[in-house]
Amino acid sequence: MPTLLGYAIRRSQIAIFQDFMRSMGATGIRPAQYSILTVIARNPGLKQAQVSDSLGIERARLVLVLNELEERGLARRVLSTTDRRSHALFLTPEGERLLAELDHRVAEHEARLIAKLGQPGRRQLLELLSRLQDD
Amino acid sequence: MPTLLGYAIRRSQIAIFQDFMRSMGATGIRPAQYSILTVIARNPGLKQAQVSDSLGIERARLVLVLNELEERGLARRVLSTTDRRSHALFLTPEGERLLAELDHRVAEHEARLIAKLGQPGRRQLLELLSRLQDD
DNA sequence: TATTGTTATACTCTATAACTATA
DNA sequence: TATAGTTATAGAGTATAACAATA
Repeated sequence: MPTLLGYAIRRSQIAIFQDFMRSMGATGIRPAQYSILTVIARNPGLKQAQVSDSLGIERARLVLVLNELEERGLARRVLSTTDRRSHALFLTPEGERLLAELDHRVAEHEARLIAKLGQPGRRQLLELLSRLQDD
Repeated sequence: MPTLLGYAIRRSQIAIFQDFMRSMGATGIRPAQYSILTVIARNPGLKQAQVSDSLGIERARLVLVLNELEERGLARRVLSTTDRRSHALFLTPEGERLLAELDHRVAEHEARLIAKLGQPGRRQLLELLSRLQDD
């Protein structure tokens, strides 16, 4: 294949995804689940629509992932008192505990990637990727 | 979200994919289909297993995509004379014609990305991405 | 025995549309 | 009317397993 940027990025993403899943081990937590847990932990009480917007996940899709997270006892929906259409989202104590462990696993995963790039390479890569998303 | 490499790459890939699909316009050709057409055009007579390997597409998945490409009259399977288990793959004249148009559209797509990075930035990005796939 | 292509199944993710209950 | 969450559906991609034909 020619050196198309889209192709190179897709192949890299597959490699990173596979390392991520190995890092998560028996937890079986996928990238989308991890990002949702992280956003809720940093912004307790967030509404589903806000999580959808900030992560670029369709709100219909978010419903299903939140169902899984609730069934696993990691997050919970609380009816908002101010706007009864919406749900405020929180982690359970078990969710907080698991997220701390996931953060540790993700840090190791990220360290493996940084070992391949070097710290300057990592910064450069993030800078170049951010340019692709401009305008 | 923190500046995780996997997250940044995923977001960039989504942006690139959307520009790619806009570039393909009414042809509706997806990245996987384009990559398959390209590989066949450059290596006429290739077997399905070789296409699977070189593009990292599951052979069961390739069967379905090739069915689509054959139904659209873009590619054809020819029974191999040397190994009757396998199919030799070729583009039809219509496939060759469409691919030439797709190459033009993809070149414009790529030029838009390069405009955001600069040529040195593009080379740097490809180099950094290739490091992520090592070992 | 192993490989090529095929069929089938299950799951994840994206994209839409339509519905309900609230505002 | 518009918005928040939900349900449902269809398509794309990934991952497996099993099968027939052939090597």
